[in-house]
Amino acid sequence: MDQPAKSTQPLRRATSYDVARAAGVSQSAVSRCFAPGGSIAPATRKRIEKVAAELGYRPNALAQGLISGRTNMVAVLISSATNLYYPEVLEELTRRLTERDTRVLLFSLRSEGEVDDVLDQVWRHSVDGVISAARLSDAQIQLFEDHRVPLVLYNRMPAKARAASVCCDSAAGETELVERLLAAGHRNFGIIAGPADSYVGEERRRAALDRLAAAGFDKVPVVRGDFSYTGGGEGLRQLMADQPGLDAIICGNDQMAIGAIDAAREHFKLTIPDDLSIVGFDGTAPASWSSYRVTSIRQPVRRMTEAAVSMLIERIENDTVSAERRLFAGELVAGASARIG
Amino acid sequence: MDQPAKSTQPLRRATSYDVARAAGVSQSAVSRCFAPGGSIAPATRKRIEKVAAELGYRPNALAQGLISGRTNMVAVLISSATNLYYPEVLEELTRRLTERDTRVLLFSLRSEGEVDDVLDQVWRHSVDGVISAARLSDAQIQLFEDHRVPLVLYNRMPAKARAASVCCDSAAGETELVERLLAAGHRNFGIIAGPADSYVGEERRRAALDRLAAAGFDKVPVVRGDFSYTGGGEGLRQLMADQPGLDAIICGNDQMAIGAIDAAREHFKLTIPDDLSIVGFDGTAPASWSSYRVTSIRQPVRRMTEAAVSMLIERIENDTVSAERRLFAGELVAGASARIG
DNA sequence: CTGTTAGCGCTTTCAA
DNA sequence: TTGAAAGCGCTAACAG
Repeated sequence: MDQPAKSTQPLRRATSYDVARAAGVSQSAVSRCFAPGGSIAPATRKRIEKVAAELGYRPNALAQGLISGRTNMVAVLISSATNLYYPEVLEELTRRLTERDTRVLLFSLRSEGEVDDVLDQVWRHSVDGVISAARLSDAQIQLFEDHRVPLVLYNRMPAKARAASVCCDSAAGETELVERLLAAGHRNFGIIAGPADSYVGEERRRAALDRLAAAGFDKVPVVRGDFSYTGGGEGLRQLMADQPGLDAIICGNDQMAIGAIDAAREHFKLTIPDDLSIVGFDGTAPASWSSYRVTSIRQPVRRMTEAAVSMLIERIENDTVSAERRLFAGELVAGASARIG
Repeated sequence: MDQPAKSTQPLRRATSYDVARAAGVSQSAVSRCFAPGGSIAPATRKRIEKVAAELGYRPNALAQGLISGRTNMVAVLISSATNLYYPEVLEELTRRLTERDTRVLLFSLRSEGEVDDVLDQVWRHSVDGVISAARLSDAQIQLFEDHRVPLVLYNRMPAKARAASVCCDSAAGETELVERLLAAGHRNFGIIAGPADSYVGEERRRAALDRLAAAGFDKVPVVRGDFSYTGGGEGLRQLMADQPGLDAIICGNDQMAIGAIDAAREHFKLTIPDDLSIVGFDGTAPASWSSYRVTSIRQPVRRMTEAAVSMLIERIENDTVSAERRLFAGELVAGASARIG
């Protein structure tokens, strides 16, 4: 009563008991009223809903989760790097999950060392499932089975462990890029690969080298970058210093391709693609900007995120679904940063 | 290799009761052992910790939250647009919150209409606080007071309601840009503003127009874009069609500035900044790429996110802290997309 | 269809 | 320092 009559501000959130009392029914009736398939008489429901609205009642998600074992929360694990390159992925994932009445608990990892701490939090919060775009060790993947928490890997593959995953086919995409470069007559290749601890980075590097080796090129210089713009520029300078006369640069992602293009133009006064062809991977938005028009492979982000979410939901609803890998083909974006055949 | 009886895999997570039983103590002793300042004898603690480790026990966050009223979860609200432009902000926020032992419940809003649904979820999950980089109405902000949930607005300002907020000083930054353009002798300005429903967009537009009016320019053409690359290009084409002879374009953000630069070069064959000066705002990474080198105002993202997080934590720990607004000055990035004085 | 009754796993008095 | 006991707000049998 010492409240300056700001209206009946409840000091405490209304509970199902408050609603029950005010509606003259039992607490479990209120519970059923808000439950998906609760059997309740239309008249009773109406009365309860009216009172609930007046009291601003909402079921407490913590209590629901505690008793039912379902929290309607999913953890999304993203490594900082991924986060910066694919904001779109995170956006899509949260949107699709939200559509399915699921909340996102976000974990952004800076280093591999943080994974164990993050998993600790994941278990504690009893999430219904996890989508991981961060690298997990086999032992860590095993923990998910132990804890019986469904897991879907995004653009990651377990080394040995079995786990559901959705990936863009890096190998096929990279192979196609190399073939198109070969068809256009390129003969002096250089590779700016991603960091060694990146799954897709290694996949792409390996695929490029394999296809080049098959074409008789087995001394292709490789440098590594960190998937960043500056990494691409530095990579290019390193390659050009070691091996002048390169005519095609294969980059681990678009960001590095863009850095390489800028360095080629600015530092070496080259014309792209006449003097030098540069290709990337991912099909991110900046890659299509007219200053770059990067020749690349576009990941089907929409379909991939949709697949990841539905695979996860499926596993949450039916915990006996077997491990499955869904591989999506990327789409060649011709662009204008490379001569391709 | 099927696991040869990988040991007693608990069918159920270990609870504090399990630990208590195995350690020969009471359940409340276990609770105290894991509580920050729980009074417990060193020997007892040791024994409990040993057993807990063996059983893989971890306190259940739901139960903790339900009884203690603290969930150690904070909701972060981001509108899709913001999300795409500032992945860095989200990364910084989650990192800093994680450092303070707080989890992030992420909500990505596509439209204003979704806000009420999102807030509903926020209340249900009993988060300790909210950081919002999405626009909230006064009525919505009022709900936070009613629910007694601390709120910090990020680059947003309430119309009338009182609320804590951290912002980059758009007006000051934009004013500085305009002054530098004036000093360099520009006389024919055009503005590509952000969408009308963006707080920072309107702030910047208004500041630019005010400063230009003060300098005697009161017929400055304004078009609107959606903060996107294509929006910038379209905006430029529109402006040039209506008013040929412009010599300076003021864009609502870097992304549109980049789009405008590309359109100016590609479509109008202009040399930037000799034929036309273009300025942006934000200081995002792509703006510094050598193809663009956008003249802009860099937001001090690190300091702003740090401020947002500490303001929120402070309000969570002490619910009587008054509303405070922290305004950060942006830093001019000279770039090379505009002649400035 | 409705109410009664047990808990979910934990924190928090309160005595001992 | 320790344990007993009382809930936090809800779901889920089970009777009626």
